[in-house]
Amino acid sequence: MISVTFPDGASRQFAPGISGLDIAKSISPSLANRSIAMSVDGVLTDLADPILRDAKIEFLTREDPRALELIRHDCAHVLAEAVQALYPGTQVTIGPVIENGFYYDFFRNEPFTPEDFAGIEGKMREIIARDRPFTKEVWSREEAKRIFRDKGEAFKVELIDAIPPDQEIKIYRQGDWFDLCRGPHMTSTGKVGNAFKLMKAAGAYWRGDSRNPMLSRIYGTAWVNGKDLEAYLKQIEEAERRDHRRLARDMDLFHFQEEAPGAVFWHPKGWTLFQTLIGYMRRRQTAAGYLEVNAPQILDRALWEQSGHWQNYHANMFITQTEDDRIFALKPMNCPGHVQIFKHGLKSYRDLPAKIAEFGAVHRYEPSGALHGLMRVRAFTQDDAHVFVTEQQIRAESIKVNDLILSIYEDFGFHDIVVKLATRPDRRVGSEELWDNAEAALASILDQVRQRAGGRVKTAVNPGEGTFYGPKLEYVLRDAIGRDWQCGTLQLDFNMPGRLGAFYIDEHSNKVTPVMLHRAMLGSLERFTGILLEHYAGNLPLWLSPVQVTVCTITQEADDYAREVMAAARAQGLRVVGDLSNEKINYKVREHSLAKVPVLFVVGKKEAAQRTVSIRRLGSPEQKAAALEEALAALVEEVMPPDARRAE
RNA sequence: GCCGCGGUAGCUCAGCUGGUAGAGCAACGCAUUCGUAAUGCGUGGGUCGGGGGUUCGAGUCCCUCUCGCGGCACCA
Repeated sequence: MISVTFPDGASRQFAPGISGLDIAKSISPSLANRSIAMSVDGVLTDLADPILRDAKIEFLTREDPRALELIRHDCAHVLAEAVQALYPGTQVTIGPVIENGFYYDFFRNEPFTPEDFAGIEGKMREIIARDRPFTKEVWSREEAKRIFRDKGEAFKVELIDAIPPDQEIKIYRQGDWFDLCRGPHMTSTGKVGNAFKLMKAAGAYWRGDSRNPMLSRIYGTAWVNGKDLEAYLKQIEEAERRDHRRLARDMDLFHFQEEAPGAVFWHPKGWTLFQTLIGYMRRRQTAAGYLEVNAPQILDRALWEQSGHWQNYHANMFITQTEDDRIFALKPMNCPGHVQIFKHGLKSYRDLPAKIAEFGAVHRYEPSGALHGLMRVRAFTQDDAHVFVTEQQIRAESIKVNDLILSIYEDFGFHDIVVKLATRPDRRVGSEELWDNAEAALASILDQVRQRAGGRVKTAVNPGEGTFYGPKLEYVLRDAIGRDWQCGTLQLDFNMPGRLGAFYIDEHSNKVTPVMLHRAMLGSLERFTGILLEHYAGNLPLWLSPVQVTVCTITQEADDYAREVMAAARAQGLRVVGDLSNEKINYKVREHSLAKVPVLFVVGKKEAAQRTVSIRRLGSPEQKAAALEEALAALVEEVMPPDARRAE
């Protein structure tokens, strides 16, 4: 007999090999009915699986949070069956669960389009209504390959070959249709329910490799009930409302046009925001001991060959050729330039750490399909810096960089941070020993980062994602609607200084190659601007708002006073504009609210007479009257950037 | 770069199976001087993304380039 323990701590004896379903039945028929799968010692399995030894068992109903994954997975299988029923000759490949849903990749000469969705969804509903049980079979490797080969499923045969020899080949049937799958599944197709929707069609490479054939992917979403589905669709709409490209139009911040793909045309308001960001970052890093520089935009090919960028990234660089046939490249990175500045003049160990910073404009010829608003551009500005250190200084300086980055994120309203250690990639320069040392050093720094943050910051490892010259820490922040953005980076580089001939003189008069820390805090300032806009849904904090106050008149009789108010506000350093147009106040309030102006001063005859303003804040219909001087004083206090506020 | 979809007035979009362009908002003009999310009337505005082809005739069909959108791949 085996002993089965239930969540309430009770345990009972059963014959070995009894199925979960039979155990559920022995407890109560309704439990057996409602259960769609079970957890055995914390692992989700089919309800029909036999229990062979002592175990902790928990039955899952459809409403269990853990069931959502099964609903989505089963829904993917239903999708695949529906597609093969409607489009014979289509091959199936894989169909995993992803965040908020699932997808299934098919191989078909003619890819699927959203127009196919209605038909497919209809067929899916039929399959779900049929409510056929999911049943598992274990096949021999040879038999499985033969059957899938006979069905013309070449991709499945490849998948079977990739399954490690010690693992079983599991097949799940749902009626006449079956698929290779590691499971688990719910008890029947009917459990999928009707809260699903096919979302989009897209191409995707077989096994994620661009050398492989392109498959046709269908994305779907599935939920426990219609209410959750509706909520999810609402959430997508909300994300669309926050789209920085849309906000840019509403707020008149920037635009793109065909002649400069992937490069921003900043409008006055957008540029104000951008410069406000730079101003803040400049103050923060100057206070932290960085020295700002500016290195050339265009540098000779030879330098890029020396740095290794030419070999590794030639295809992604903008190259120019001049009349005399010299070949130059627009800088894709700032580090070689900064190394030149470091090398200029003999450096002593007393000069280290040397912190060289630049708001460096870089150009990268990104693949056309990668471009995406401000989030992925070909010309951007990095808040870049290179800290030249001795080996002994690596740790302390890295921690300083870390603390600065985290403090800055806090100021921008990001509190949910993950720091990841990205280790050596396949394509790299430098010896294994250098990499061993560099990774070990960063791993230990990561450890300290976690300890210092006291649970406020999570850490993780990102294998193989380091740069070609060194491992890095990646700073990932989570925005207001739960999306993750990798912004900051701290790269430990034992290679580049040596390659570019940088050295310092140590205390024994020896030439020593320094170690270089590459660091960016916000990363691409263009991209960070986009992230900020979406994080705040355009409602930027006052200190960042390009227009902080708009003065709106009610009648022309208030024009003179409005001009006076504007002048007074401007004199106090506020970013103010006026709307003296011949429009009703309703119209003006609407216009400037849509343009996300945080503060409206409304002035009419009454205000002019009393020297007051009527204040309306973005997002609230409330009106507050205040004396002009008081209103301005309060705003001046409020628009102060976080660092200035701390310094007070 | 790859797969799919798209580009019509400043913006959002309509234009069926080919018969030489339309709405709302915006802009401009006039009237209105108004109290917190769209005042009324009027006027102007488009080589339908570029090029080529089919056709008596192309915004509409075909090819191609380009840009954008959704994914994939890439992201020093």
